[in-house]
Amino acid sequence: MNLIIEENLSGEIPVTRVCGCGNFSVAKTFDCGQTFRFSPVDGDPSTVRGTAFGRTVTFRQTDCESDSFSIIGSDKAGFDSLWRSYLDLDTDCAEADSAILNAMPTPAAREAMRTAVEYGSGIHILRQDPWETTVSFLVSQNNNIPRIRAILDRLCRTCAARNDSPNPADPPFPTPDDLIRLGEDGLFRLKTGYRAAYLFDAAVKFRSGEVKPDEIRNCPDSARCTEMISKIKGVGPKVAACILLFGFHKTEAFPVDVWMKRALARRFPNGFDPKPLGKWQGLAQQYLYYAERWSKDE
DNA sequence: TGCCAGGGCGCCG
DNA sequence: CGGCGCCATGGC
Repeated sequence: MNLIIEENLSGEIPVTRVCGCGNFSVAKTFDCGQTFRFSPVDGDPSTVRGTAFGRTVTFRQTDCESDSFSIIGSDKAGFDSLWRSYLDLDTDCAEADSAILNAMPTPAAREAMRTAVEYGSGIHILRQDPWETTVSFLVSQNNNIPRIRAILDRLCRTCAARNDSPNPADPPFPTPDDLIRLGEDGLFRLKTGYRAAYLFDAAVKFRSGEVKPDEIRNCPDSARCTEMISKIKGVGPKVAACILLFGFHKTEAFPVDVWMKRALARRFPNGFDPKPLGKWQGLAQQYLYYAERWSKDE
């Protein structure tokens, strides 16, 4: 993607403006349930603030913007070294959308997919941290999004306070060692419920090397990737798919939760096989999920 | 009050 | 292998 980057360092906080980003949508990307650590500012879903990889920024897209947005709290170097990759700005939405539609086996299936593509286009699959993603989607199981956010926020704040973190208002995501120090009982007291044991097991296995993120990242076989991440207690097929998609950018993953079951049953009464979508399975899944959750019509 | 939420485990047939 | 109850919690 040929991006034009303008850096403004005149104010107290650095601002980087990104132009030529296709139809990347801040609102859709941060409201499609792939990350729980960014929140709208002043109730505006197109302006979100949060922390990733220990850096806190605000992504802002105004009403009259479609091909551009601003990053408040990052200079150009920060954009080059992190946010360009994090936001996956080098994937072309238009190319993805036509590939998804062309992969549909029948005209009826293509039409059923088209409205979801039109509704969700602009979503990017974020390149999140594998450990943070693992914790997030362990917490997500049999849970709803507001409560997932609340639990993760408590977890971050509690660990930051324990570590005497320099900026407790924007706490970083805790490490495996942080969770081990909390202990299973400490995790339970943060209202994680029966997932406390899962979170503790994940921390132990990331810490010990029984689960190796680099090995998963470098493994091209999605079945083997699923096998490796599923060593963690509480990681079943759905959570594994989310971790692979959002934490390792394995875009051939296709998570199916209760919303997706509804979406697939409604749009594809004759069944749906995601495999022909190849590397676009993950994005197509996000389109279907987002449309099912938020689209008022259809 | 019961049902639902980006499910998985253990057990049972 | 498939089905089913259970697992904490909070909003509705």
